[in-house]
Amino acid sequence: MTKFQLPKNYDPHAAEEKWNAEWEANAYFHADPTSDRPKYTIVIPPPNVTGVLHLGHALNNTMQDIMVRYKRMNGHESEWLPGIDHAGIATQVVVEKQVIAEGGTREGLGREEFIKRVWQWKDKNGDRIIEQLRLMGCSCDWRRTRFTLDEGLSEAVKEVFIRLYEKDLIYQGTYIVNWCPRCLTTLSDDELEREDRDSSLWYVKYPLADGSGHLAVATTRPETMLGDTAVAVNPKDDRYKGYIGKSVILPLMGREIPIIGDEYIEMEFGTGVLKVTPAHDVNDFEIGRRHKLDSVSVIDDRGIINENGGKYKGLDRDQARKRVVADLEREDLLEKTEPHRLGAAICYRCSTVIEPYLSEQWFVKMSALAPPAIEAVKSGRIRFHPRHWSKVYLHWMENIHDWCISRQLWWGHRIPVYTHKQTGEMIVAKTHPGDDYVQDEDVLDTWFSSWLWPFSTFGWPEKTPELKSFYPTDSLFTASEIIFLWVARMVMAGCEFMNEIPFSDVYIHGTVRDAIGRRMSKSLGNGIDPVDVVEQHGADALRLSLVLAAPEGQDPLISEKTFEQGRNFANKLWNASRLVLANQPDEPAERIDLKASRDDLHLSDRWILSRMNEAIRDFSGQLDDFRFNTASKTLYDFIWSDFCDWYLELVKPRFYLKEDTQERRLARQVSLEVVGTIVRLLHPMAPFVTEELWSHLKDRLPDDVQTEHVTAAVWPAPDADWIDEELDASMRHVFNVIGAIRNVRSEMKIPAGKEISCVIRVNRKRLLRNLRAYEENIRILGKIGDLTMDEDVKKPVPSASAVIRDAEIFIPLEGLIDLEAERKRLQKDLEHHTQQLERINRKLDNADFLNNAPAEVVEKERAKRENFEMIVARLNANLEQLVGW
RNA sequence: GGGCGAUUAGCUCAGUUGGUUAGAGCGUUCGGUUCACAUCCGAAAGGUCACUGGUUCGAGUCCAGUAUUGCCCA
Repeated sequence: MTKFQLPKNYDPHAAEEKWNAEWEANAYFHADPTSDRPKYTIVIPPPNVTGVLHLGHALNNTMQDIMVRYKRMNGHESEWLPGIDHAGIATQVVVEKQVIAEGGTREGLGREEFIKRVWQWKDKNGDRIIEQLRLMGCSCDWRRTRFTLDEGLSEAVKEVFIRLYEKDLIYQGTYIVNWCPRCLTTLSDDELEREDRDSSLWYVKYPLADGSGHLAVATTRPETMLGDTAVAVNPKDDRYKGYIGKSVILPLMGREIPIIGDEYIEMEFGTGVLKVTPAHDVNDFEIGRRHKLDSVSVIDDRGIINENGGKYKGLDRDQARKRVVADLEREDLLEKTEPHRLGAAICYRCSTVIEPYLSEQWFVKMSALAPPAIEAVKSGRIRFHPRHWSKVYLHWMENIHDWCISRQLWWGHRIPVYTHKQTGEMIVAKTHPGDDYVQDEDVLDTWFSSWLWPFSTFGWPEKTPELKSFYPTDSLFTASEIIFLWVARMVMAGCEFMNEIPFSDVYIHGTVRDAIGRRMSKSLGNGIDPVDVVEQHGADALRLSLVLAAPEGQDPLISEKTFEQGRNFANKLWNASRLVLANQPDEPAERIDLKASRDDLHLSDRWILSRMNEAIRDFSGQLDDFRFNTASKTLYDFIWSDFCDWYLELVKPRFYLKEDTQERRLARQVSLEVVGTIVRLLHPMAPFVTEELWSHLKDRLPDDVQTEHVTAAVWPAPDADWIDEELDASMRHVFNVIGAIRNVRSEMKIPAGKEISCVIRVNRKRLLRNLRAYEENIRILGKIGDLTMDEDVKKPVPSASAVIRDAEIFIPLEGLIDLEAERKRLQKDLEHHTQQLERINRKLDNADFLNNAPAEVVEKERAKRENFEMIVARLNANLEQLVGW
């Protein structure tokens, strides 16, 4: 035993603080662009500056950190660039609320003053989420942290705007946009939330202009009828196709509007007749364009009916709806009202119902940017993981719409377009051209800066060493929600401005949900704060739990309980390491060359080295394939089952040997080296506990492995020489014998502490040899006093028995045996094996199987049959003997 | 309406080129306090792999359809 002992319990908090500080002091995470090592680069999906860390971030960043740490240990110059985005609307709303709480208004402060306030807010609160990432153990290059409104990134935004404008890929136009009448801005699609609401479907009669009756129109928004400029039917619809070309009188307004035919109309919905309001519905706008209809806006930017709404002017949308419906009813123009559920789009900031609003905005023409981005994925230069997401990406790309990039906000990159006050001449420039010009009031969509993130963060448009070295980046980790908003656009930007794809692998993880599958949200109050988890269980527990719980390609369901698995796993590692360290000599021992001493090694040593090298090989390969969940389970099983449950239990007796024999020295060294490898393998997933353990291990490890910190350690290379599948199979066989003994003990209700005798009849010489080699372990693990093992031994009577492949186990139970229980147990085992045997017989009796199946498969079945036949025969024999007692 | 997924033990999920006695974690039941860990150890129960048909010597795995369910787009 060594003089020092590890603390009884691992203290995550002390370790986390200590190691974060040491990593920082050593600048391990600051990548050197001039290094000649191969590069591995990730740019973080920048979280919102208003955000606080949630489990989605925790999952996302855990995966990135696993990959970055793995690559760093594996010889790569690894750059993980962190940062945040300015989140135009979200941030503006936060600060605006503050201003209002103080009794002021945004307008009262004025643009310049307000923006100052936002910067103050940002300086005070803006790095909160970055600090939280540190708490999680993320190995970001903190010195390169960027913000989308940094000077450099703003320069990039202007550069891009100008380039696109000059290529005629940016234009101004009047279209329907998502408009929040409370925030008074357009919203991008991701800033909308969907909410199912109970509403109605109103059936309104539109009288035909020739007085020959009416057409009934079903609508969910009767108030917009004030702006109708047509009604439309499907030309394939026999009920209505004769009406096309006629006209109706718009109720309440008295305007004559045409009946048009358009294939877009769903014949099954409502009456099959659609009212067309081009100024207040996207689809109607498209129909309007196709048929050259007028657009009549009747609702203004604040959601109030304007002068085009006649007597309804001044009412807000809801009041107008009530009045319109009441008036229709009074004029007997309302045929009926049906209850109807609809998915309303609401503003994610203030929950106001979005108004599709016709206004003049700036757009990016996407048709020219998409083709290279499509090709990049089709050709396989960019790969999605899991793969099927590439279909989603391509589908969107191939049906791409132009991108509305202007926002009626103050916080953001102001559009670099200047209009001459007198002449109206419009120029686009990086700097203000002078007093004769006024700058466009609007700012750009936040995504207009984040789509440049993979290169703007490294200094583009300057030709910096970082840009040269770290672009293109390697992998991108994100959730499926922003494949369109961000991933697709980054690919387009990379192709357009860098002439090179921004990354080669896109990993899409699921969305964290609660235990019953609901999204975690503030309003539901079902969220779990990762910072709480770190405080409760430690950062490693958070990370391990998430990666163990997150299935590949599906949404993880997470509850408080989930985090126990990671905590327990970290604890298991800690204690296994404690055991091994506690059994090292006081001074680091002279290292034995294990390969040269192969013959001195126990089978269990060779077995754990075999399993370890398989684990290294599998785990590394799984990380290379972005299979984090599988990888985490590979290590979990290797550490918990193979190493702790079996190897350490088998090796304990050698730890406790009094003499300093080769046997004991090898036990100490092999277990130590396995722990040294485990700690390195697990480090990317659990950086803190492994760093803590490493500090106790490192001086005892082989010279070529020693480093000050495991963060900078060398990734273990699998050594195929140790991998021995045959040995693995024989060890499993030994484990099966032990398992059978334990089973009998438990089933026969033999008290756990009671020592028993055991007789094992073994059919194969090799198994017998292995069992003899582990006689002592079998004794200990099976609590056996008197143990007899041989090829020809007599069954002691009376005894409980178990039959397994190539061996029969007898446990004499004079006076203790419960005959009925034993009979039932054997009977059950017999039934199971008989069934299997029948199945195999059916196969082997089938001539087609024998003729068509590969010889080795047939051979395997034959061997199985032999085995099962033997087991069945012996179970029968043992059952018969029971009768005699 | 279109697209993309999912459906395997009470729950959450593995099962990667078709041949394993279909696995794990959690939960449940039973038994365990000296010598790493009760955040633990040992044992057990629990599955006609959603359904129907097809391909095949052989299907949880491939194909078609049905049902249920989720997400995205319209």
